[in-house]
Amino acid sequence: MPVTDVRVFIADDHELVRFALKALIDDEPGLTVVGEAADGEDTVALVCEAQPDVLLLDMRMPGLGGTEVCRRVRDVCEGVRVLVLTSYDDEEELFGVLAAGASGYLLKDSRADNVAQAIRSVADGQVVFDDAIAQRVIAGTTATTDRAAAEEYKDLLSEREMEVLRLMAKGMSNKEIARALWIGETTVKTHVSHILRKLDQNDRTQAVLTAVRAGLVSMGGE
Amino acid sequence: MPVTDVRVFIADDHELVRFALKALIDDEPGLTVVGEAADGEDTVALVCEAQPDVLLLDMRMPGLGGTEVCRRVRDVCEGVRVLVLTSYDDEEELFGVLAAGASGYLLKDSRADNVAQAIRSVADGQVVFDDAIAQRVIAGTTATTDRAAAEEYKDLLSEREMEVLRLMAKGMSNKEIARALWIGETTVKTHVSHILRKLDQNDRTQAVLTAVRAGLVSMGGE
DNA sequence: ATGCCGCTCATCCCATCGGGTGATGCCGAG
DNA sequence: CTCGGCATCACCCGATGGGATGAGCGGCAT
Repeated sequence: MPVTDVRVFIADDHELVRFALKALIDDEPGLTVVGEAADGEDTVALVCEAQPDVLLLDMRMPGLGGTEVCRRVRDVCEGVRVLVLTSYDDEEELFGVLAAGASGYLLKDSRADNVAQAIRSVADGQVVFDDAIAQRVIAGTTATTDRAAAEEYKDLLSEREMEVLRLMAKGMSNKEIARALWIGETTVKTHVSHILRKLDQNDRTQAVLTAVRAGLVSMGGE
Repeated sequence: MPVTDVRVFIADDHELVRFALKALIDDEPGLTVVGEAADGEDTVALVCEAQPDVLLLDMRMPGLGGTEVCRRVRDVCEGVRVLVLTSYDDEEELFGVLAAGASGYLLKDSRADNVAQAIRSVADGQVVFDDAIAQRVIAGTTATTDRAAAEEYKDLLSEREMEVLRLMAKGMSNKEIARALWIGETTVKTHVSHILRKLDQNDRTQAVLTAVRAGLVSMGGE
């Protein structure tokens, strides 16, 4: 049990949300609201003075974006841990803000006591995700791949087509693929055409992207 | 606040650790220990009867490995959430057990109240990591992406070029991008040319792939 | 053996792509 | 003020990509 209350700073552009959170948190034993802000600049400016343990941060606010606010806050006040509270989940933003140093990512439709719980965990030096979010993070670590789609496409493409697709995913041109496989460029074009039809895509860029997403091939690093 | 206590099952091969955890948890308001086991087989066998909300699982136990225990428990008892408590952190094991359905991963050198906190969070449907662990998980999510490269490229591309790049990553043609951004196709071509030069790539496919790898953009799913 | 399918290739055609050159207007740094 | 970066566009050009058609060859199945 912490000796002193956990100091919480609220950043949200909606008056109503701030009010609700304030009530919720101040009601909670061991938690105290020590400040609030309604936009990104204010948040960055005020957080340092308030010296909270946890910054409860809305992603969408006028001025700076949530990710940028997170980054700046982490830059200027080492000790502050950022718990993102957002209303919808944008995958890109999720990873962005995590990389920017956030310690948690909750959806606003979380039950109220979840929020209090999460604040405590974050203050304790842990990292908390909403369950739905966590699935994505873990899925992301395990693979960017979509197993279902992979199964679906797996039998669709012939062996040779898969070979060609793999080389396409390395960014090779038809001519290069032809040389690599010791076949004519025309043949490669035929294969590519079939791949495009089978994957229902209009050009090689789209085809490679969907193939990578489906886990058919991996992105060709050097 | 849960109406009934959170039911906790302890799985650890060290008598002393079980004793300490039991004391710690039973002391904690809202948490109750409903069973314990000292090896993997016992854990799998006993957990279902005990019907805990949270299984506190040591990774290293005689018999089954922690990952396997986690997988089996998740297979047979849907409702049980697994909180891994381990003494050393092995990266591979971490991802393995997460993929096996664990809801959290703490190091044993966590402060005592951290554990209680984490149990509550996990019971609340959240996912909790120790801070040190979380760094790795986040690094893992960015595994597809290369932070260093991202930093390197970040300032290289102008705002407009980034917009174009994002649309390229959705598989759009120059013409489509032009319409989307309300600019001429020629302009798009100019931007694309600059992007190719700056990323040192020969065609849009390669450019998109390296951009995705670098984490500059995400793969454009529907 | 007849047909289907995968792999191979050729030829023709046109849209798209990417490069190059040059031009305009804007804006901020030196 | 000038220089350079950015965003916008036009024109020309060669290379590439993708579609369509047709065709020969080798398996494999009914």
